[in-house]
Amino acid sequence: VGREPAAGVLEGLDPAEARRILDAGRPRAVRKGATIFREGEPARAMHLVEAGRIRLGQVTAAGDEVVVRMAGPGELFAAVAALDGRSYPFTATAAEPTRLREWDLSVLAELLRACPRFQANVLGIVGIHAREMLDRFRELATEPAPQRIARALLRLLGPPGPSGERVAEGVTRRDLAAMAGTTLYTASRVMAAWQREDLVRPGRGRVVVPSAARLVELAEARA
Amino acid sequence: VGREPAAGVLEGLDPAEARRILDAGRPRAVRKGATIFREGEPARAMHLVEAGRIRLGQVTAAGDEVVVRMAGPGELFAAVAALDGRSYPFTATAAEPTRLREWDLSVLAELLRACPRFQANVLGIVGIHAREMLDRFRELATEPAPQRIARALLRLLGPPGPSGERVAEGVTRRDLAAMAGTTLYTASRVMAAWQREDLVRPGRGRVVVPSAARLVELAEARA
DNA sequence: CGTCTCTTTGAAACGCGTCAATGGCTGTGG
DNA sequence: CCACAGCCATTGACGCGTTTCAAAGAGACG
Repeated sequence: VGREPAAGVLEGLDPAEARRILDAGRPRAVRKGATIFREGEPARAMHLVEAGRIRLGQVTAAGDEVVVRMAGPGELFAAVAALDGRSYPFTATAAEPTRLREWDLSVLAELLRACPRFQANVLGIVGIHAREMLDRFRELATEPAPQRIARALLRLLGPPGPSGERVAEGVTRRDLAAMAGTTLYTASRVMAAWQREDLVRPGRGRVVVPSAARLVELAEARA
Repeated sequence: VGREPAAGVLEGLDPAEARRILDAGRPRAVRKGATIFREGEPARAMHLVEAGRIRLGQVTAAGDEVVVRMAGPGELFAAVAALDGRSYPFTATAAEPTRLREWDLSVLAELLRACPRFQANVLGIVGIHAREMLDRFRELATEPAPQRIARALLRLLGPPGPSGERVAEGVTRRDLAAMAGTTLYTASRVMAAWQREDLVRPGRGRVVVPSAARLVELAEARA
């Protein structure tokens, strides 16, 4: 199953209409660590990341954290909550300084109705996210921890730099663990082992991957 | 998070319109074990269970099975695939003789456009399913196997009978394991242990639960 | 320069998966 | 009608992957 480059919400719209839709949304800037909304709150809006990174997570009654997804530039979040008007299913916090654009429920409903292509785009993105959750569910149920950590890391990597290396910036061992459904300790050990094999160059709050290809092999091994 | 009684797709529609929508769908009967569609196939339709039970599952490259959801009477499946027109994200097979109603993509698009309430209902159901996957993801990442098996069992139980007992019919240990993300063996052992505590009365392909309350306690314990 | 977060590493315990073998129930066909 | 095949279930033994607990080091930030 190939990963698609998160098709933009404005894909295929003519520039004027795209402009109109963007302008209907409210811009918002948040500091690192700021909370956009909390799990259980009634949905107010659909949110788009313009720059920065948002961490979508749940906290269990026992205090364990689970990261549902990290949303980067161009990515939508809480689209389902906005579409069905119920409550937010996770808590959103800024992993770094972030610019957002937010469409309030009533405004959104109007835009979706007026612009079929926009509606199709939003539904397409909802579909991508639903499929991704299904994949991660299966991975969590069937794959060992190191493999899941490889997948989590791949999902967090930025674009390749000049030397072909890719970096996951602002990602702690705790973050990796919370995405992979394991513990901080296991994540640390796995990174240490990979470092010895020269698969990664881990640092404090960052991971440098010289060649993602070997990581992909690891993630997709069907041992 | 309370579980809602899977709001029907036709909820809130006046009878005439409900009739019209139903008639636009194609009825279909399948034998036990029959495959409705396979993971990866291009989506053809949105499907509704009228009677019977459909098993929505994925199979890993290594051959392990994961059950994404069991869809019972009144429940919709593959709604997301039908909305975004891409491929089915799981394989659907009949767990028992089943009657379905299916709306082809083009027909569905027309109905959704013509009837806002119907569209809202479908989106609401998509939302419920998305939230449920999120919940199960968190449970899988943080809870021990017996607790997940308790949750799986609760999700599979039928309505309470005259004596207040509830039964999961046509559910094997393998099914329970595939829903809980564990193995057939662990499921068997857990059932045996619960039987000793008189929590369940397991049988071949069925599980009788005298009092679901104690199971709920087990499922929600935050120890 | 102290505090806080992030990280590493060891040692021990344990849950659960894995393997193997056995027995029972069901439906089918000779 | 009985025997066989096939699926479902049970149970023990074993081992390994991971979590858990504890302690200490290192980089970042005010």
